[in-house]
Amino acid sequence: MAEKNKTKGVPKATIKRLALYARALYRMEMDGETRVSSMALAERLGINPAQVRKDLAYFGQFGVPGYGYRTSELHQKLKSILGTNREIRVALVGAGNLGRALLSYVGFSTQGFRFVAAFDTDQNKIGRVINNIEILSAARMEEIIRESRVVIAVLAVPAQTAQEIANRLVKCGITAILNFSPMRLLVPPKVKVHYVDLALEMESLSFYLNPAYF
Amino acid sequence: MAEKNKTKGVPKATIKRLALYARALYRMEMDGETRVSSMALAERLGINPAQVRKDLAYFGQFGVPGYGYRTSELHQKLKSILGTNREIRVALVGAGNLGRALLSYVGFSTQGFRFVAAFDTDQNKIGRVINNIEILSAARMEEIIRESRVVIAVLAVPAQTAQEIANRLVKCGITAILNFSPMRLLVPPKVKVHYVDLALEMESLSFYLNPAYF
DNA sequence: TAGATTGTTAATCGATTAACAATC
DNA sequence: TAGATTGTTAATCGATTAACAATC
Repeated sequence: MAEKNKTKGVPKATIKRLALYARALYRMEMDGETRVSSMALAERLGINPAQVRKDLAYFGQFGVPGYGYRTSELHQKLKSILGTNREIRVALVGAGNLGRALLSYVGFSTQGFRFVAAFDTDQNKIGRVINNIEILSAARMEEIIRESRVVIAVLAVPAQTAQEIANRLVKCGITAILNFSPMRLLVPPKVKVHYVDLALEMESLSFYLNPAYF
Repeated sequence: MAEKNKTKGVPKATIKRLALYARALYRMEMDGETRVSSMALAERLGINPAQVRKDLAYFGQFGVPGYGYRTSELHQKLKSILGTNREIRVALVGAGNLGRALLSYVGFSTQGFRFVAAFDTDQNKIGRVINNIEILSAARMEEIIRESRVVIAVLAVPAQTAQEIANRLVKCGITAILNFSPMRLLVPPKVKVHYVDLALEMESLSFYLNPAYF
C-alpha cells in the first residue's frame, strides 16, 4: 500500500468517522450504488463533504476527480485501514449480565470480531457456555489469552477489580482494551484503552432534560 | 440558583466532564476529603486544572479563592446541574440480550436512573421479569410511557426498527434517547439522542492495533 | 500579612470548513 | 471539450491551556 506513514497525527475523531464511512459504504454497496461522492457520503452522515475528503487524505488518494469514489473499493480500503478486513480475536473478562450480552452481540461478529475466550472468577458462572464460548476461570487467563492469540480484551468487571485485571492483561501482551468499567485505567502508553461508560452517557443525557440549558 | 442562563454555549465535552467530576468528587467525599482544588481534580482525571475551572465557570462560581472547593458542596451542585440529584424515570425499548443486561445494570441505579418499564415485540420475551421490571408488549408503549412519566428512553432494538420506534417515542413526548442501535436517528431538534455504538468503538480500537499508525 | 487558588481574559492549539487549482 | 468532483491549501471556528489580577 502506497499511503504515507502518517504514524501519529491522525485525529481520533477521524478514526471514529472512518468506521462510520465503512458502515455507510457497506450499506450503499448492498443497495447497488457502485459510485459515491464525498458529498453523498457526508449527507448520509450529517457532516461536511470537505471533512470526508480530508479524513481520507490522511491515508492516501482513493478517489477519481470529477467522478468520486468507487463504493466497493473505498469500502475495502477503509476496512483494511481499520484492520477489520481480517478476523480479530477478542477475549471477554467479566461475564456478568453486561459481559454475557456482549458475548452474543451480533454487531461484533458481523464486523469480524470473534470472541475466543471468556473469563470470570465466580464459580456459578464458570462452565456456562454462551454463544459457543465457555466461561473459564480467570486463574488461567494469561496463559489462555497468549495461547489463543487474543488481541483485544473486553473488560466488563466491577470497578474495584478493573485496574488489577488491566495490569494482568498488559503483562500478557494485550495492547487494546475496550473498557466498560467506570474506571480510568493506568496502562503503559503502547496500550490503547477505549472507554464505554454507560452511566456517564446517561448522566450527560440527563443534563439536556433541564429546560434551563436550552 | 444564581447561575446565569447560559442556555446554549456549553460545549458537549464540558457536560461529559461534569459527570466525570461528579463521580470523582463522590469518591473523594467517601474518602473523607472535605476540600479539593482544581489541580487535584484535574490530576485525578488526567486533564488540565484550567479546564476544570473553565468548565465550572459555565454554571457559576463554586470555589473559594486561595482554598479550593468544598468537596461535598461541589458534588451536590454538579448533581443538581446534571439533574441526577433526583430520580430519573427510564424506559427500555428492546429486551434482547443487551437490553436485558441494561435493565439490571447497577451503574444506572446507583446514579438515580430507574427503569419503570420495558417493551419488546417478541412473545417469548413479553411477560418475563428482569430486575422487578416486567417486559410488556410494545403495542401499548405510548400509553404506558406517558402514564408512568418516563423521561429517558433507552433504545436497544435492531437497526431496521430503530427509526420507527424513535418516531413513536417522539410522538409520546420523549425528549432524550440513549440509542444502542447502530443507526443515526432523524428526530426533531428538541429531542436529544446520545449514541452508544459498540461496534464502532471496537472498530476504531482495532485501528490502533496496526503498527503502521504508531 | 504571605501564600494559595480561584475566576476570567488572552494566547495557543487543533479541528472543521471554504475555496480552488488539478484532473478525470 | 464542458462539467463534475477530487485533493489540498488557506481561512475560520471552537476548544484547550497559560497567565494573572482578584480574593480568601
